[in-house]
Amino acid sequence: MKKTVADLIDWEAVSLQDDECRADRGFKLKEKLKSEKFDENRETMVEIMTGRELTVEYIQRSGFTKPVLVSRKDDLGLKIPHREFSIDGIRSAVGSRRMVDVLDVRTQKTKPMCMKEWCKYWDSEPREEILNGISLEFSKTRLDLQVTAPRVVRQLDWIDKAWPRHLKELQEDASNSLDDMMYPKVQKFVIMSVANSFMDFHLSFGGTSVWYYVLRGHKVFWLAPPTDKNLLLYENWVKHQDRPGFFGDLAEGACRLDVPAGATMLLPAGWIHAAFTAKDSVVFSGSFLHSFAIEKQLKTCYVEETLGTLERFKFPFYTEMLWYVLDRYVSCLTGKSHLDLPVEEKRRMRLEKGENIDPNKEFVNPGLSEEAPVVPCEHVHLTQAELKGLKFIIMYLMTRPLEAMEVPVIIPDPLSLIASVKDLVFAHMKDCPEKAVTGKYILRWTEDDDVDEDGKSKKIIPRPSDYSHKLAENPFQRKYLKAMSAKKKQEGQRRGMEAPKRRRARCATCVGCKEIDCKTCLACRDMTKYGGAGKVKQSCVRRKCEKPGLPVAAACTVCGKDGWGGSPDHRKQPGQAPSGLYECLLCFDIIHPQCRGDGEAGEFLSRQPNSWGCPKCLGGM
DNA sequence: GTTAACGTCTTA
DNA sequence: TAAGACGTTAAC
Repeated sequence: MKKTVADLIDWEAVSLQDDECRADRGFKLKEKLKSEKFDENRETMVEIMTGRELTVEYIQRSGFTKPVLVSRKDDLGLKIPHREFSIDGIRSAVGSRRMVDVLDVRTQKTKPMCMKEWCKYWDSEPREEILNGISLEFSKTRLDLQVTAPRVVRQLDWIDKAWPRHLKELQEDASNSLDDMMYPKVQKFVIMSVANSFMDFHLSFGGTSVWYYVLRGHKVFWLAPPTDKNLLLYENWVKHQDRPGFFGDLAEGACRLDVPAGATMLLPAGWIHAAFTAKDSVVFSGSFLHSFAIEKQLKTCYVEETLGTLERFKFPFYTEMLWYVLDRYVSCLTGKSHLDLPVEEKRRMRLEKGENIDPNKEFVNPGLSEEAPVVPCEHVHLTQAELKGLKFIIMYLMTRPLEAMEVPVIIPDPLSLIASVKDLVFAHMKDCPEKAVTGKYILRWTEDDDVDEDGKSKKIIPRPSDYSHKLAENPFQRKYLKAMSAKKKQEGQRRGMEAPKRRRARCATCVGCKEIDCKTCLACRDMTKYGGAGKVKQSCVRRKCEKPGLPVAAACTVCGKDGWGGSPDHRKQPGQAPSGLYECLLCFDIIHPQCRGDGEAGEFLSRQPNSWGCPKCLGGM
């Protein structure tokens, strides 16, 4: 007996939505969910694969032009929190004040909402409107370490393979404010969608490829390939929203794809897609740019340009990224980098004009000594996609007005970089496509570029010089310099992770907790029950708790169970046995020490109960 | 729902 | 740098 999505979908609710949106949409969702037309192309359009098969080699050979569905997460190299991970768990990890972009399903317009409001909406019954939490990027929050992209994504992602590592390292801010962003912060999203959410056809910004892992719920996608014809049709469809219709009916080769819980979909660059949520869903996803889809990536950018897409909906620092990619290709294939410190800083450091300092290398290997050179001794073959892509990048950059070139401040001589890329393209003109399939990505920092340790690079920040003076007119460059000097000031302390650590609660057993109010101290006198104004909001000086513990409802971020191995939401009588949960005082992760049983021992702190330095944070100390 | 008060940000 | 203000969380 085959179980289908049809069993999951609340058809009545869909019909209701169809009635409500009749005028705005010009199509019936119910019909599009059932239409067999979208089943026809699926087999030729979508690759069904296992995690093991999804390798760099596969990408090099195929170019990753078709969506990939992996139904089990085995061998994908994904790291994901436990299944019961709740919306409230997400809220507590990113902070209640964190903003989420929310899509109103009826109007297809987004509005910002804080996590507190969002949780309230999620738990409301019945839900007044259908909202879709589509955009919460959580890098640098407490959720960060619990999620990694599929291995192959981490092996290809330009953000990790081309963006200067020292800049990414400077990122502290967990919000997605462009003012504080030091790298394109788009790698880790959580998408929270209530049942019957629908997101109409759209392109992923910058033509990024996207991975989606469905933790809970069930998603239905409609996918249209990025042929020139479809992109043009899409442009026109967006421009004429007054004459609506289902884009899937206009596009050539559109198909529908179910992505059930536990499955992962990888969507290639430029695919125009829409999504329906069959039941309340939590999805982890991430956007990435890579070298085998440069053409589609840039074509998507042209579409964005034509449509006048707002800056905040675009891939951040897209053009800067292209410069870095060019430098990485030259650097990885010839050993010569065009990155250098800004002229002003070199002067301050009293360095000779000819001396080249790549701040990116300095970061990993201070003192100007060479990082093990990655220059290959034999001729390395490029894939046709890469070769064509490099040419596309040059064209893209050179055809743009001077003020929109966005050359990074650490590339002082962009024209010489362009010349090097042209040489490189020339030298690889006759490369053999078969020999280019090596399973090894050309962009790498070291010979054995380790991708399995997420974000665990050597943390050496280059000597921060004082950049206080006027400098670069370009906002990106100003920001870079500002952050460099800011980093110097804050030296060491200050939490990287934005989310507040879990607030502690009275133990109810210590001498302080058993004491009664003195009624004479400042805090007591201010209490409303003793006739005060109630502004101090502190406990009586005699009642200070000696051993404040984790709240009884705290849960392990690994297994989801509470301090006694039970379900965290269940009422329990406090305080017979001590909680088995420990909060790391460095990363504020709360776990059962045995849940991270990877051999290494943490350091328990007797001073405060349920506290330790976890092995992850203390590793190598 | 109410009450207590934690912890952080603001102010002098 | 300490005192004050107060939003928010935990417990009931």
